Amino acid sequence: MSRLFSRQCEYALQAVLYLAAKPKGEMTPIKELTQELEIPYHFLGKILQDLTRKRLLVSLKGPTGGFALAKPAGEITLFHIVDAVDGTDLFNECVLGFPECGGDNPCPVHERWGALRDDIHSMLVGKDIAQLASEMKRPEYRNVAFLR
Amino acid sequence: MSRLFSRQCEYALQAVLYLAAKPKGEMTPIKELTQELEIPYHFLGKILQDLTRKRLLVSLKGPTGGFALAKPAGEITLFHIVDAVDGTDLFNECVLGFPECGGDNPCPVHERWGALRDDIHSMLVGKDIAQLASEMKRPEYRNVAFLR
DNA sequence: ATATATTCAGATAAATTACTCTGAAATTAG
DNA sequence: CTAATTTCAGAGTAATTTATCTGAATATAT
Repeated sequence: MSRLFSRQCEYALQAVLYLAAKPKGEMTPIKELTQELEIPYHFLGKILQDLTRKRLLVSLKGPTGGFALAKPAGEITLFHIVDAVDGTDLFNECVLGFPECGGDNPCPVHERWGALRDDIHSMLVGKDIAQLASEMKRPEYRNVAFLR
Repeated sequence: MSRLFSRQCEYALQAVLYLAAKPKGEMTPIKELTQELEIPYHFLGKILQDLTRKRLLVSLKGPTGGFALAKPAGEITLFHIVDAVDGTDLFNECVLGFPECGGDNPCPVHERWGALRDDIHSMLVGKDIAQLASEMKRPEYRNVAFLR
């Protein structure tokens, strides 16, 4: 099955967007995230722990504990998350899997994919997650599950 | 790990392009394909059997046997192969994995990804594999493994 | 006919990804 | 201080994807 990002990465992106929509500094427990986003509890736990180890999130134990962004949402892009979880193979490897594909030895879609790959990259870095989250708060986005 | 196509799909695309570069009607055995493309023998066997069952290829047993395209290369696109192997989830599902994402309930990159997804589709249907294969035969592509 | 070369079918194994369980450690509220 | 709530760590399970093995069936050439 084709998918751009691993499931783990999708969950990470969703969770980080959720955190970005929260008032700055507020801690959000896993339980809230998994309920609103319908992500398996312990699986999300592992993912957030990983992001914390990589300094993208901060965590606090105990009641009132939870997770929060380690930096202002204005300084984080989706690409930071993708990079941390899935890595950047998508942006380096031949889309058809030809090991020898490269600038002087292109596969038949090398040029075309190069442009597209750059566009995907732009999509991931073009707006920070503060912008993305605030767009989700505008009226036409109000139906999104976790903003209800 | 992020990737556009499954490994199986990449192998299928490579093999079909290889067959498209061959004189029309000629049968190519698995052995030749796996040697030139460096794909595991039995794995490729399964993949080609599958494509044969789906009528994209024809096969013949015995010496002089092998596989060939079931239709003229001018009538086959990369998308036919992707569709057969990986399906079209990539073109239907939310790229961030939000189950509720849709036209009236968009995720923050819904529009952007929609355009990109269409571009990827265009890349896969824009040229048939006869064109793609013939481009690979031009001088600047001569280093590609299976054209040596 | 026989030997050879190939695909085909089904089982199996290995690797990766997705997900769960359990209990310890830390923090807070009362 | 104690109970409750949370993250953290490590092991374990399940599912999917990738890859291998074995032998039967089929076609060809001699």
